[in-house]
Amino acid sequence: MRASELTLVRNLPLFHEVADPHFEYLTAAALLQRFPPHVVLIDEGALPDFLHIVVEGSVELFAAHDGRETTIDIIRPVTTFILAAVIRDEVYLKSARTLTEALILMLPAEKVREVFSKDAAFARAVVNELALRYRGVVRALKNEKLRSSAERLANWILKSDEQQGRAGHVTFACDKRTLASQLGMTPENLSRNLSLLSKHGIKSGSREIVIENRSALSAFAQPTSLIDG
Amino acid sequence: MRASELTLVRNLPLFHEVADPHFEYLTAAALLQRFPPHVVLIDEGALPDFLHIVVEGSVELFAAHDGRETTIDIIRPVTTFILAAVIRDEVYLKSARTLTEALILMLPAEKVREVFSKDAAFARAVVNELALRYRGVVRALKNEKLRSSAERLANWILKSDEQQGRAGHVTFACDKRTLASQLGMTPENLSRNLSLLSKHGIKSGSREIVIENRSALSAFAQPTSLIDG
DNA sequence: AGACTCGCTTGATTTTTATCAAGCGCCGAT
DNA sequence: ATCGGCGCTTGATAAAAATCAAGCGAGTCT
Repeated sequence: MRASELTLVRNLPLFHEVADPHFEYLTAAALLQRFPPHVVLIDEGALPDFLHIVVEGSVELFAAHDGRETTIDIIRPVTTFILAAVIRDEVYLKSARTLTEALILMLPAEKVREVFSKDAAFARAVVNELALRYRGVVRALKNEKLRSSAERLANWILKSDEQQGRAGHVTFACDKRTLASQLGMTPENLSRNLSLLSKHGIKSGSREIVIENRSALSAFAQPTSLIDG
Repeated sequence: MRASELTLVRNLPLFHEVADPHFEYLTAAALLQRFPPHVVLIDEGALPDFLHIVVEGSVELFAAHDGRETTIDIIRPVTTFILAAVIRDEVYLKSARTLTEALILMLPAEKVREVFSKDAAFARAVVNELALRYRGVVRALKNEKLRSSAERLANWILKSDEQQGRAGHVTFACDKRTLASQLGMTPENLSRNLSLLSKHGIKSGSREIVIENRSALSAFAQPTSLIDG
């Protein structure tokens, strides 16, 4: 593994305070692997062998049941995913697959649990990470149950614009099919919702969205830190 | 506070391994309070002052936004709730109110965080608790997004029957309005779904449900440990 | 260049769920 | 026992979202 990637991981809040020997112990047995797009990394129902960390690319967390499928989250660098199953040594509740080509660091689950029980600083960092993720899922649940699909889209546009520097034009990082799934709607309804939102301050092109009237969009979206973070 | 309640709390996985002086420190400043039904204990958006523990009665976690409201979970004794906000010292994302009369133990949030940073055993117990809760919310999200309202009800019946000893008859712990909210449907649809399920092995009375054909109900419900735990 | 592919859009229809509006029945109070 | 009240049920309607079915259009391949 290259030093640059190790540094990236070392700088994650999760590993920043871990004692040097413990960090070396974890990474000595780590695997750094490059995957093509659309490869399944984790199958729900399986027991965790590794703690996964996205170093490059993006990963979709999803779940399937009885023929239906739903996207739960999209993970971008540099982030761990599905920590809870690793810590509790219980089956994964979600599956994971690459969306793009991706570079994934995998730390042996057993060693993560070992360091967790020896290294108090790591244990505290795990708590913070888990608490953060917990809050993320609660937000997702509220977003789903308290908003219509058009409102979810409107808030996604506002949030993406923030992340892209409030420039007033949002570019799609993935195809619309994936975006629709992420927002909990069909591609058809994403299309309809985009044209609906043209009545609320946006203009949507094929590759980007332009925010022409932020306050109108905001009035429709009703963003709140209690859902949108 | 009475010794019997202290013992109950002490026996929670969260507090079982905490060093004696730390446990005493936490509980010395604790408040044990009895609340009438339908009292709001926590307002989403507020900063946490206490870690709450339900000792008796039941508490509903819910969230509201833009005139809509949704039940997120029902908490029964003996359990802590909304630990993540306390640990991170960030605003609550959910509100809480008593459903029945309830006895609530409240530990000062500041002291919880203090013991958390001093007591490694407590930190590890917090991780386990948070990981468990995290998985609970993921299950709730999957239940919501991968199932119809009738399927949620069918699985609720099966699960309640398990918890009541597989006797084949489930009694309602709360009124149907509350149950409907918990299952993410209107009271009208709960009623319709109950009559729908009479085609799938149940007989529903006003105070209880009888499972007449468990395998038929199960075939309709498609229960799975990846959602139902 | 022309035709093809594939992703996106648009329209029509169905399913699911919520909302509105009566009606029914159990239970307590008088 | 009878009268009200209230929670539950039932029916009719409406809204939201999924599904089915074409059509369009920006790229690519030959």
